Amino acid sequence: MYSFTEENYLKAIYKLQEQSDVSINTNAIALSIQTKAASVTDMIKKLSDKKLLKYEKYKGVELTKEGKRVALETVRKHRLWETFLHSKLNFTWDAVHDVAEQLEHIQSAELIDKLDEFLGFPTHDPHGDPIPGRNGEIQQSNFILLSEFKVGEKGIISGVVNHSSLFLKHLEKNQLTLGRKIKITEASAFDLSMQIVLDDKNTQQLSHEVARNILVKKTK
Amino acid sequence: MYSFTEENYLKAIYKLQEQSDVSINTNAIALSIQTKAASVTDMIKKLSDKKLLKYEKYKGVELTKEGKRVALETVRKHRLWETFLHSKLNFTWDAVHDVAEQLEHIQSAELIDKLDEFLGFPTHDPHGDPIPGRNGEIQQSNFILLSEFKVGEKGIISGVVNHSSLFLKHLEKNQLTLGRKIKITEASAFDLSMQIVLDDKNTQQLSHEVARNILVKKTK
DNA sequence: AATAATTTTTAGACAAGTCTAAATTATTTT
DNA sequence: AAAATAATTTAGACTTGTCTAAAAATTATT
Repeated sequence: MYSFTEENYLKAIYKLQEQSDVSINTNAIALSIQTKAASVTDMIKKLSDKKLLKYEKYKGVELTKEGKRVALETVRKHRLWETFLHSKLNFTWDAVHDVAEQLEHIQSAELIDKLDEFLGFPTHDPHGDPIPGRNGEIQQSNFILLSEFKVGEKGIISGVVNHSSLFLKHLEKNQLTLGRKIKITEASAFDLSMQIVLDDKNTQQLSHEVARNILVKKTK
Repeated sequence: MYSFTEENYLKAIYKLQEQSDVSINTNAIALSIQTKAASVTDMIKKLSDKKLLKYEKYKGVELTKEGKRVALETVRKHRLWETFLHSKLNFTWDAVHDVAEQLEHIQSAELIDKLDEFLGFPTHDPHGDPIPGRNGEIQQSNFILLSEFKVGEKGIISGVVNHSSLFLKHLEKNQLTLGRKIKITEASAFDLSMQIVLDDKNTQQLSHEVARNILVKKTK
């Protein structure tokens, strides 16, 4: 139906739109998919002809309903595949993205539905990002940045903000993985670092840089 | 490393070479991948430049060692994915091929090794075709055409010759699926049809056309 | 409001892969 | 062995997606 490349553009634009709310400009797209502005102009003309987005010269783009649908479907596929790679094939947290980036373009509605069922209809991928449903519904999660937590508060590690391999490897090395219980025992007013306890057992120190990239579901 | 298209050509040539033993000509390749002879000429020039096959104008082609390696790797991927689709996602026998045709081009050695392990290192795909190993070794199977069987002989359905969706659906409808026990109870000298018993329970009549497309492992 | 800086678009070229139609080469028939 | 037929290759064009360099439009600065 839609090409590999078209899907990538739509996904990239969707993600930019999600973050910034204003209409998305050419340079931002070029940056996010590592290509040149001239190439972006060419492609958004094509996507505009196909009614996947609204485009006015020099004014940026906005996805149409159909464009958004395709983007969400691609995100759904990506996150389902990431879940498969992590929970069934034992890929590490940081290794799933690159392979899923390829798998997300396989064309078969049946495949995705069956994969979803096989995985037990997961709601979140291995990074804690929500997996859109068949009709594009996204379950809003009430995760809070760890850096917002006060001393004494507790929760469960549920997602990350930074998705870079470097960060994910760092977390894994320090056992800061999804599902772990976490409690704040100290917080420094000086460098904003915090002392935490994992699963009521291990104490460790986290920099602010780490804490502000971890999402936690608050518990009593 | 190699493109989607290059892999498809190499796989097609490998399969033709497997069947016919002589050097493969342009038209045969064009027919097998549903393209035009002119396109084939262009591509085999390219593959020849890359040392994936030996090509002499008007004389046909032959895979090099590296070309064969790539072909076998692609076949391995295809058959592992078919196995996954059938045994884990419950795809029907005849539906696995088209999706596997896409999945076989995903680039990740780690993925294939982990998939292989996840599936329990299967030796045959859902059609009874052998799955090449990591180094391209193919386990030769001693399957015999059902049409060669004599009255009284027994075996286990282990593969098919015809891979068409139409044939596979026919088999499924008649419970002639992999693993079933089969015994020949009658054979007609007139139309070469046979009467068989499945799993010591159900009797049915098979046309010669069906029997000569089923592979059976003989048992005592 | 004019100039400078930035962003975006256009123009033209390139690579991969495909195609049709015409020209070559090989094979078969007589 | 010549003629007819079939197979293969070449030439040139097209599509998708990309790029660089230059031109045009927009935004920011003074």
